Amino acid sequence: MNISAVAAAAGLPVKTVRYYSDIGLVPAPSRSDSGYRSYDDAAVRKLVFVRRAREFGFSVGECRELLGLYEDRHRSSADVKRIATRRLEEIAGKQRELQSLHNELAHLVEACRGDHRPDCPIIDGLEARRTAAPE
Amino acid sequence: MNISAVAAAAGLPVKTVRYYSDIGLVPAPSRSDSGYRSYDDAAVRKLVFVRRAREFGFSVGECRELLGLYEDRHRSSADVKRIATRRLEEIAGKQRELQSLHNELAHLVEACRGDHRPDCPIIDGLEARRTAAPE
DNA sequence: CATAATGTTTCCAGTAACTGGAGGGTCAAG
DNA sequence: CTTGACCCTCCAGTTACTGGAAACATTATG
Repeated sequence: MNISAVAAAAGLPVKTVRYYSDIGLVPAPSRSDSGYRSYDDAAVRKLVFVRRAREFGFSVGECRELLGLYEDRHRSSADVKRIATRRLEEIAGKQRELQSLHNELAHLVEACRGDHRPDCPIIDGLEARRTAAPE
Repeated sequence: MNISAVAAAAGLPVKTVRYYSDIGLVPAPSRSDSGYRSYDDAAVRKLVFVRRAREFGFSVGECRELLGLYEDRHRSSADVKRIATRRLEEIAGKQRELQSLHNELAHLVEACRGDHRPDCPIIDGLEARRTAAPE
């Protein structure tokens, strides 16, 4: 599987796949006789995982850790669970924030229904709900 | 309202607030006699919005556009609606992807319940569902 | 088989969006 | 009137790519 195929499969630019291999985020792929990188399906799965995690603000370092959960069979499962659980909480937080963002924008769309209003009431909406800190 | 107060209120580092003012993402704040930046509540609301949008991968340029939806009262409401609706679709997509990420990690946590298993079945899970491209 | 287009390589430079630090002015408390 | 926290500007460094040049490999076409 050449780099462009794996990039397409993972939904990443070729450059980025090469970069991830270079920095060792995914294992260095084997090389063809002529030096072409050759990836397997496992690499695709890892790259998809990384793409998603990156899209939600996990740093490359954090992605490395998360991938480590897959890789390191020697690590204690309790460790895995602890790390993954912490990340799950973060994701849940992100889901709530994303929902807020969605609501704000949806409110904007609702309120400005295509007719010509003098101003959009979204700012009031923001003010009312604030950041909605659930504490 | 000094910069550290507004930064705390918006959940952003002071440096970042200054940076956003510098690049004109939020309007340049008024200055005290001694040159201190002085922000108002509207700035806080905008910064909170930007923080959230940035956390979900909207670029600064896109944030600028989204904030423009608030600001530009002269823009036609149809325009506002068109742009916001497109963003809403993106957010919905992000929500689905975030859910996948959550499921993958949750699966990992479920499977490795703290006991000592030889390997984690998460990769199989990933293989089964693939990227679930809805097309 | 020649050649052109496309794909791949390395390397190096540039970008986006911060982030840290130096050097220095300001303000409020003691 | 000094001490410490806060603020300023400016500039350099970082993260995570991203674009481009020069050169080799593979594939499609005449």
